[in-house]
Amino acid sequence: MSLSHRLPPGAAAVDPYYVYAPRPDPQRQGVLTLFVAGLPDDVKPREIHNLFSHRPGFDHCLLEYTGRGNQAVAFVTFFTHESALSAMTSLNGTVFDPETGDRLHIELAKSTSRRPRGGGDIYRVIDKRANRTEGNADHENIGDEEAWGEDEDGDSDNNGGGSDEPSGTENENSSDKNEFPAEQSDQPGHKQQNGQSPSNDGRDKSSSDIPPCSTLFIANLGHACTEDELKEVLSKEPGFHVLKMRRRSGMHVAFADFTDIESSTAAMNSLQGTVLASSDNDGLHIEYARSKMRKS
DNA sequence: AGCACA
Repeated sequence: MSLSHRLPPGAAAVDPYYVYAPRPDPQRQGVLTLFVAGLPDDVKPREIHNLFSHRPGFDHCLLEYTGRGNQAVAFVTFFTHESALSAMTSLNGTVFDPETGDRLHIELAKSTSRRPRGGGDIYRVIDKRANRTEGNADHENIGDEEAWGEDEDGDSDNNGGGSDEPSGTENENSSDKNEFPAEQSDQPGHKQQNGQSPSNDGRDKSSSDIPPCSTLFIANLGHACTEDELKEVLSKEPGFHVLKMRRRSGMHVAFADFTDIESSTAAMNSLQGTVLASSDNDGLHIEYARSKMRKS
């Protein structure tokens, strides 16, 4: 059907990593926009449009070249929450560029994108790159951060201001293809440790080239991971003090502070790779933080 | 791979 589903020989046809838990994130219910990461830096707006526009319930999309990490993200908006979820579950994990094998990471966005005013431009683009080598830089400043309505307040009247919202096309088949996975164990006791004994007090260079630090950087958290869930696991580690979670380019990361480098090192060694109940991917990825957490 | 808080 779609060329985006064609996988190179030898690649797994179905990637279980991207089967999302059926339990919906209550904070994101009603959001009509998908957040799409894992795009190559030379992605074109047309490619995003081609991939999503024939999905049932598609409304509009926005491509942003972030100034960071040479990567692009997209915000794709649907007419209904259900059609957004349906597109997410069927396209998540798609190999976008067979040459690199990189897969799309799709999740619900923080909030619904604002509908483009006027509806003139088909392809909305924000380009924050310093060196714009691409030819489509002519779309540049079309509203900066406002373009997808990210409010720190998380107010519910984000899109309430748009009185010109056309609602005529709203009920084109939104739930004709509910292909959600049936069940998945999400009991809180489901986490699995990797069996390291805490007697490993010595410094370890398992954290690449970042110098040891009493604060740990924790990544690869599932989209549904909560601060409480992570805190419960960390609390069992000697010397644990404070946890702070943040969201960066759509992914959760966390910082955990310990009394000293010895305890942070031991905690990193024992928790590395831990699979939480909320994981939608491999286990935790833990490194020393680049700087120590500020003393409260 | 993604590293904030002041």
